[in-house]
Amino acid sequence: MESHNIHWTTQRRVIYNVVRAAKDHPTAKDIMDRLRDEGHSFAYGTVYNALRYLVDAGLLLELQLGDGASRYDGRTEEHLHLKCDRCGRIEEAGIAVPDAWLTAVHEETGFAVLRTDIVLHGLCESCREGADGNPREA
Amino acid sequence: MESHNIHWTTQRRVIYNVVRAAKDHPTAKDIMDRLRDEGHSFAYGTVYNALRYLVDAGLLLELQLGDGASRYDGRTEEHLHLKCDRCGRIEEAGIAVPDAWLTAVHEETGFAVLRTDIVLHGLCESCREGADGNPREA
DNA sequence: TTTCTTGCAAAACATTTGCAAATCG
DNA sequence: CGATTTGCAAATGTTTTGCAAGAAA
Repeated sequence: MESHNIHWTTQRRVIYNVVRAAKDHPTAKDIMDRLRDEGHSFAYGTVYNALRYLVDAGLLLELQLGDGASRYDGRTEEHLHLKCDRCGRIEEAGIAVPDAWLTAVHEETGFAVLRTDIVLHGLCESCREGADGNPREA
Repeated sequence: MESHNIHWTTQRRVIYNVVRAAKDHPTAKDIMDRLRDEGHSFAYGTVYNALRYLVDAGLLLELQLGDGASRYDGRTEEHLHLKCDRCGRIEEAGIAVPDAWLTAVHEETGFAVLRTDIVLHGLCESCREGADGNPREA
């Protein structure tokens, strides 16, 4: 963690708290809406600016889950995202990536892995139960 | 593979070939440029339309590597992307994801994994050799 | 005071859409 | 022929930028 050396401003603190409090993975627009609900009215530019700053500082994660906008995640400990191709819902899983596998990658490619960004696609439990027909075409 | 049932048009075929021939991971704009170099002039809308069709058909992969635009990949067999945080280069690695790990995910979450989308971030071999100072801030 | 950040509006991109004309099966 | 796709241009949605005014160290 590099929580020292962070240049906090009111805006950054509030935005950080909103993302940390979120149970989903809000987009910049979602964050704007939640800020407004809390009585804040920051400029769009400020929100993007703050999000970028917080991501660069390692306090937030930026996710690209395939739907237009970037999404932000307040959980910075290593975790996976499971995206259901049928209902679109994102689950999180705290299952560690096997070290042996990362070591193999390093040995075969010379690439030093510092961070993983993993999205597993498929069917969540409830969609699998209700599934009829070919899930891949959903 | 579902190469049957594909509705081929001239545009789709040419666009598919351009992406398959690419050694990098071109964006829609890169693809437009290469089409122009080959003497074609398809509309932007057509290129996006064709790319979406080919991705949905399972013939191309769409990647979101964190820089604004989607990138397209003609290699559809399961593989990893290694992104160097210093020079930005993307490498591919054909190292399989351990089945045991995917099974563990399934058992712990009930999620049925159909496809993986994995980007490992870190330092490529050449950047690591030339690295001085703290690579994370690069 | 000196530097970095915010607010605002405009600009820059990436992508989608609507509709008439062309193409495919 | 009937269904689908293309081309074009305009619309949409996201993110960045420039610059004057304001806040932080």
